[in-house]
Amino acid sequence: MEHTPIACSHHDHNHCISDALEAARQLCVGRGVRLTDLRLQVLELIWQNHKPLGAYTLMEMLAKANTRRVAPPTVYRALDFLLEQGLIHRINVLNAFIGCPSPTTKHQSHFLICRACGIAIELDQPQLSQQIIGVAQDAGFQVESQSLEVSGLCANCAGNTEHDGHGHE
Amino acid sequence: MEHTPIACSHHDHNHCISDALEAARQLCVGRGVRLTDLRLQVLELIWQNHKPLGAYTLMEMLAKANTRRVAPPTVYRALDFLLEQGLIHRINVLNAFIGCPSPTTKHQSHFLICRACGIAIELDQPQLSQQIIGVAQDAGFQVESQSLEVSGLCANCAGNTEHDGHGHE
DNA sequence: TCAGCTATGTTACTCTATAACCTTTCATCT
DNA sequence: AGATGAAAGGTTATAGAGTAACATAGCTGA
Repeated sequence: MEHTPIACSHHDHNHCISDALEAARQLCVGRGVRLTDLRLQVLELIWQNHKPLGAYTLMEMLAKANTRRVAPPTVYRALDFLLEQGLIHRINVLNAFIGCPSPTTKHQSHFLICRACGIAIELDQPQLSQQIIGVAQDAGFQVESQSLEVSGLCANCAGNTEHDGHGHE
Repeated sequence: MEHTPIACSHHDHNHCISDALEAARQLCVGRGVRLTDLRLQVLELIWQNHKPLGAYTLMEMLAKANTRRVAPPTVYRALDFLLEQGLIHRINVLNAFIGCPSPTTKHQSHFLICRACGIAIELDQPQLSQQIIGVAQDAGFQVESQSLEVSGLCANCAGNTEHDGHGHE
């Protein structure tokens, strides 16, 4: 059964942003960690779209957004915090960062990455995580984290817009 | 059924090296591409052990090995060639490169990476590749390449040396 | 021998990330 | 309120990874 992901379809992205920021606020309050102005702003910028952003791109955006000129360590510290809290994921193949739509549920980093439009679609496939853990166990390997990065063409860019009638509008 | 991988067990690593180099020679002859001295030497250095090596580490090793002092582009071109031919894989999470034990069969890049001893174990799980392709297809995504990098502790480092009696000597 | 292609050498630079140290901010205790 | 200690952010410099652009060398085939 095919199902075009939200990131690939037309959608009210303001909802994505506000939901993510609200979830982040609640998560941080619940854990007793501080979602400072800077961290919130970085998270907001990352959520501007569904494309992973590099740290230096974020620095430029911060500079443009509010004459707040920050140096690399500042951005990286904010990113480290967001990574630790599971609010963003790192896309290794792109040296870039993307918002996590479900930061409260512990899960692995599994992504589909479109080489044409640049979007990254997070997968939610616990049974895939389990299968990977199983394969690792067969080798006596104790899994701590998984990074699956699948490159190719998303539904829109591959021209597969007819899949469920909502693909490309 | 558990099975400690070769890379984790004591083994005659000279065999790994000579097998890999011989396979590379044959593969290049068969394809009509040139396995030059430099490319061969880089491949040999990469095969010194089962740990991924960074490009700059390779540069140092080249300098030590034969007073052949090479600049970054030289190493990266050799690495690009070896990647194109499938003789090595890139480990994104480490910005490093590792030899491929089965360059003749087309396959995806699936690795277990030990954070303690640094070895990377290549998985050979076609059904896992297939499952990933299936998950992607459900999202209308057309897969071109996969990168699975599982971090954790290998059989030796986790202390699981009793798995099949050959784990740690 | 010449032309053309492939591989390598060289210089300079971009992009990504961190070390080390200093200052500010904030929460808490008295 | 004021002191205090920890956490966050600012600043400078540098390390690490990768590439652009151009020059040279070496093979290959007419």
